[in-house]
Amino acid sequence: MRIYNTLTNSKEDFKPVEEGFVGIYACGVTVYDNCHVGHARSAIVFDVMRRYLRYAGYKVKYVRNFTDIDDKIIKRANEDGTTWDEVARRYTGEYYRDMDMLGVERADIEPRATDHIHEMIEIISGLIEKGYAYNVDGDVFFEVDKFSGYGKLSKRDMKDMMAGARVDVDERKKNPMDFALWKSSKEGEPSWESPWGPGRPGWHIECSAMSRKHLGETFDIHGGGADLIFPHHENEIAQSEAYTGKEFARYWVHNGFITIDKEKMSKSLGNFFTIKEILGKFDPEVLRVFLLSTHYRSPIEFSDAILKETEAFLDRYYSTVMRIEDFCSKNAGERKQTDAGENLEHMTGSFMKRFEEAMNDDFNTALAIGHIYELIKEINRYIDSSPAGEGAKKLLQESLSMIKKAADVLNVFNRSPKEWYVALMKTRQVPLSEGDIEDRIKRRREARERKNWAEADALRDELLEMGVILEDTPGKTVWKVKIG
RNA sequence: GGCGGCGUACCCAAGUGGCUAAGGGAGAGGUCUGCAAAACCUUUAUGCGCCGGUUCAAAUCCGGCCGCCGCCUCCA
Repeated sequence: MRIYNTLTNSKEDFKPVEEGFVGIYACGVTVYDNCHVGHARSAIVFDVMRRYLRYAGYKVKYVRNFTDIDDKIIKRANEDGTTWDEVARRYTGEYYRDMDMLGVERADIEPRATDHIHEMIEIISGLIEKGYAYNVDGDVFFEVDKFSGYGKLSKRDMKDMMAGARVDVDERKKNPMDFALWKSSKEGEPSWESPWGPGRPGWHIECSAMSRKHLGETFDIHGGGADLIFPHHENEIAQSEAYTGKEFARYWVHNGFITIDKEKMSKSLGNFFTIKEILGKFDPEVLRVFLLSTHYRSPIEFSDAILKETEAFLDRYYSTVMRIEDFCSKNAGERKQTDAGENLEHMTGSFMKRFEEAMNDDFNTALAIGHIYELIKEINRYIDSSPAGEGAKKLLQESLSMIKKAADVLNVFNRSPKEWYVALMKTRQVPLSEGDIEDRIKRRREARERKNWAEADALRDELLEMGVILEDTPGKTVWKVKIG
């Protein structure tokens, strides 16, 4: 398995610290507002990595934190006339609601910063003792000049950064790049007792403390969005390695951004869509598949058009499943094999190998999904060639089970066609029940038996008007929700 | 200004030294169908931003140029 490491800017063979075990720490969210689709991407990317590592036979311990104390949370609480912990609680709940919809599994450990104040104080004290940090009037700063590796992750030189450093540099810092480990609290702000007086932790220290506690001083994979490389992850490395004297994380993994008109989606630019907004218009599975259709390190341009395309793909998948089910439910006739069967057999037999090759190469979900498309096409080709008999059924079921096995790792395609269409009726706000549709299909069938094509077509058009498509197959008429 | 990344067909997108450059969407034509829809078939890059170079061999490596983006401040 090869994983791209931001530390070396290259793909490396993956070798965990401990044989057969992988420790992953991914930076989660600051719970001060609803998540946007950029947060969804990060969560889904690491969710899939963790699932695939597990599939590959590793025992995985996945840690993802919540930052539940920070300036933005305090600001939000003041705006809403509530307390910081109420804000954190509310948006942690919203986070779970969104992520559950998107099929993001809970992490094994989901630590909160405020539950680890003691561990943070321990590290900060140690850093002061070792001469890596200094206290000025109750604020404690990390002294970057003391840590020789500073800049190794983000590949920047101290001199270059000096040139870029700006905006209200705290005069008390020895170097403008020094960052806060502990911030003294002003009157009325939330605070915790510490050797340096009441205050709260700086942003970066929580990840050093929580990863150390739950994964040890050296662990395998540390990740997050690419915007965390500097300063957040750079600072984590400095703190942790200065404190322990050991290598912090082995592989640094960063996902790319979501863009709107080529620009990074972000709160400050205001060009973002919340997960909830998108889920009002599309099925959650559409968003998940869309985000996995591009390699995790590349930027993804976000648009309605591309989501519709993804929706059409999912529809194709569920339509194919419906065809397979239909075929298997009635086709027990004379054994008949076709040439297409050989192709399908071959493709099915090699499918998992190709899936694994794709995923082993830095989690190439885009390629993996491409392989799924190909197999779907081959399945349809086979059904079109009119095979028959138990052997044909078995082959189709085997092909479908391969797709499902791969899809399980991505956690997509896990519903029945019917569930998909019922869900789609809801998101598309089709003003009909299943019963209404079945009723019309029955009336249409009667009209067709009388060869009253005008009436049959009128019924079909009426349904189409409301967003439902009818498809006549040799045996029966099936319905789908119109896509596009 | 410093550092990093990207540029593959009408659109999305995989591919980072070697068989005919995956796959999907859209378009065109066809098979099937009462008509449709779906599915399938055919078709759409002698070509991978541009110019040089290395190599028996490059979209893939090196250099230069052009364009776009990101980080350097909170940010997934």
